[in-house]
Amino acid sequence: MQFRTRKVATIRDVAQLAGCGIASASRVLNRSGPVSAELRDKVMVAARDLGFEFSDVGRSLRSSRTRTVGCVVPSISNPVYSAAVQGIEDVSADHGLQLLLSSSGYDPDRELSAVRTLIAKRVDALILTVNDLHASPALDFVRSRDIPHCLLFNYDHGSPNACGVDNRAAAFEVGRMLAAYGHRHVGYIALRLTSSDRACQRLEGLEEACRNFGLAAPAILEIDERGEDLVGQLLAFLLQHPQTTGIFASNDQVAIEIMSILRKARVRVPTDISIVGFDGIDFGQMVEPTLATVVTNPYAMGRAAADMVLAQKSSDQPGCHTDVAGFVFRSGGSLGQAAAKTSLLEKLALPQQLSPPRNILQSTSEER
Amino acid sequence: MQFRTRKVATIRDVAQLAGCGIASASRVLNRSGPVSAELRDKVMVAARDLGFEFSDVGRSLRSSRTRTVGCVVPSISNPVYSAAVQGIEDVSADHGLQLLLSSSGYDPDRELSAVRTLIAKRVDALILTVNDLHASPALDFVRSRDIPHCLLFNYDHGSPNACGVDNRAAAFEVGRMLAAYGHRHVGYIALRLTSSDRACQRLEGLEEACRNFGLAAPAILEIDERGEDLVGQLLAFLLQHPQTTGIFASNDQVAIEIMSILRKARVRVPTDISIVGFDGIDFGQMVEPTLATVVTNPYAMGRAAADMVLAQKSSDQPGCHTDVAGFVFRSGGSLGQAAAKTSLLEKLALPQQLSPPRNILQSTSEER
DNA sequence: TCCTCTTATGGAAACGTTTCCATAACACAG
DNA sequence: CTGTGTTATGGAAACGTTTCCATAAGAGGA
Repeated sequence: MQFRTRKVATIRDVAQLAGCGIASASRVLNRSGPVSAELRDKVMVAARDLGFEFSDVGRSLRSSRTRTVGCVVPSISNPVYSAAVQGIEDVSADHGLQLLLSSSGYDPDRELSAVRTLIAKRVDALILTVNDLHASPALDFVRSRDIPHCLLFNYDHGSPNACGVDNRAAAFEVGRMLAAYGHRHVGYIALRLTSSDRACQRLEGLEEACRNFGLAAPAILEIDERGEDLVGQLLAFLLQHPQTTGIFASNDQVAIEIMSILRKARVRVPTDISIVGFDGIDFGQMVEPTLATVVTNPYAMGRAAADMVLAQKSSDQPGCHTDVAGFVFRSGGSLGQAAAKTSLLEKLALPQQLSPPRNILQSTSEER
Repeated sequence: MQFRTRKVATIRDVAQLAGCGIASASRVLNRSGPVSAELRDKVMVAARDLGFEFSDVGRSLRSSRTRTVGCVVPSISNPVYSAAVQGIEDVSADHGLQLLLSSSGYDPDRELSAVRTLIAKRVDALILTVNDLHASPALDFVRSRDIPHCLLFNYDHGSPNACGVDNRAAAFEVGRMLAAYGHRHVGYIALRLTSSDRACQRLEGLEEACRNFGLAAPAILEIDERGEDLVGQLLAFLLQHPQTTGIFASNDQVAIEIMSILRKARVRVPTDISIVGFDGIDFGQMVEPTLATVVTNPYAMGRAAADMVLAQKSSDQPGCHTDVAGFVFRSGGSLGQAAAKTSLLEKLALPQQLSPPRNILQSTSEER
């Protein structure tokens, strides 16, 4: 047995079997236009017997609409993006649209090629998260054609067609809270700091808060995407900046992993050091201590982005709107008063025997 | 300004601008067949000037291949499925295929309608996770047409074209380990026990282990998809089955949430009660105590499923193969010796003041 | 009886490709 | 000079729809 040995039935086959013209068959199957009762029956029977199913590719060619929305995100397995994709899919499905999904792996080249492919597939709308809003060939390409589109997670003041949180404002809030708890020396630990505009904006917000509230400029640790030897990097960083009493992690996964490492190193959170995350994933509420973080709602952002492109599509007008998503700072057990005199140094100076941890950041990369 | 005010250029436009026939333009742009150097240049210039991009819908119509693979999963935001989707996408992208993704929300009707739509879109292959392998209209529909396809996560002995772990065997192993640690009365806590074949199979495996190793039949708690009042349900369950010393949760998220609730109820894990999860998500390693669980590799399973359908596609033969994915039981701090005499009862009988927890299981459902 | 109006039906064009085939130009061997 | 290739090119069909238009049949009014 081979595939496609029996060609799939077309409307022409149905018409032939029913002994009528194609136009009539189409009218019956689409319930458009008048048909006699007997012809209707014959066509229905023929369609059933042949297992006829319309070909959307024929329809799309004719109608020049594919009923498809394209989406490019850096990673599907990252829970923040997958929640957003779920939001996009839910809204799309409600409107009878299918989701054509690509992941770019945080690579601008793959971003561009994904966008080209999606445009070649003639998606009706496009939602994308680019690495850097201000330097994205993919985004330029999209903008050069008049397709309903919307950025997701990429937000910048005054930038149109976007849907995301104000990372600077949110990170500023984090800095403000750290300051309120008496922290004077804070650190910022980020993944992909150089390439991701989100990680950058969060740093900028934190830095501004530090200036505003009289904190020292934050010490910065950019960790490896592969997550290799995060333990070593983290301990070295802390030894190098022993006055640090608070750490802002660029997202909750990093924050939780840091807490896990610190626990094994017998560093107490928040007594010895405070941790604040970003995103507000549910696991943050289930660890001990609970994670202080900025709570965002990626699912809602995905929905909003989908709503936005659908509005553009139906109004035939390129949206110039930016939907800035809300956020809430959620306090938690991981944020406490700054230690008057940090005892980190002594603790860390002791010889540690840490088992090499299985790193959450490897989860995607190690397997591909 | 309106969309589509300037129609997108077709190869006919390119040919016209270059002053040649369509066939020649096609030859140039596809590097197929012979063309003179000068004509090549003219065509290339015309294509660039017009911003020409091939339409895959025209191509698909002509070639009757869409270079697209369809995928239906219960939920995109569930980390297990999103990891698998990432695997599928990675493999597909390597082969120049795009991913058309739908989520069914664990609803057999939506499963079916998603599959119909994907088939109407003429996907070249189909990968799907159905709610119940043995009662799935969607699966029947797929099987009635000769399309390369593969089940993902749905596994049953002797069932063809599938890719998943042997849930019964894995759950049996969990039961074996619980028995080895001296547990005699265990509980099974599951989400969607009645509808999901995975949750059922895991129960069956556990039950068989209980029979085999002389344990009492497991007490069962099916928790609500909405996760409402999990605290109350859990505590009532434990009060009702006070001899229970070990709990097998149908997945790690449930397990971790249970651990979090127990911690707040001052029940010690594993001293008072042991917990075992399923899936092996990374967060299990970051909580305290670490979660004992069955480690699976959904990313690899996604890749395997994609490989399987691609093999069918290229060999033009419907695969009759089942790729049973491996699993590893990973011990962890949450699994310990059964308490000789459980002190659960006294603890739970005390009036508890638990803050109503934010439930991880709500994460998807509350927002849609 | 003839004309008009409605209802039912089918032919054919168009959507954007690819590819088969025919043609034209030209070189070269006989 | 004719016949035989080779190379470059374009016309046109086909893929599966939808829809415009024409036609045919019948009903009803003059």
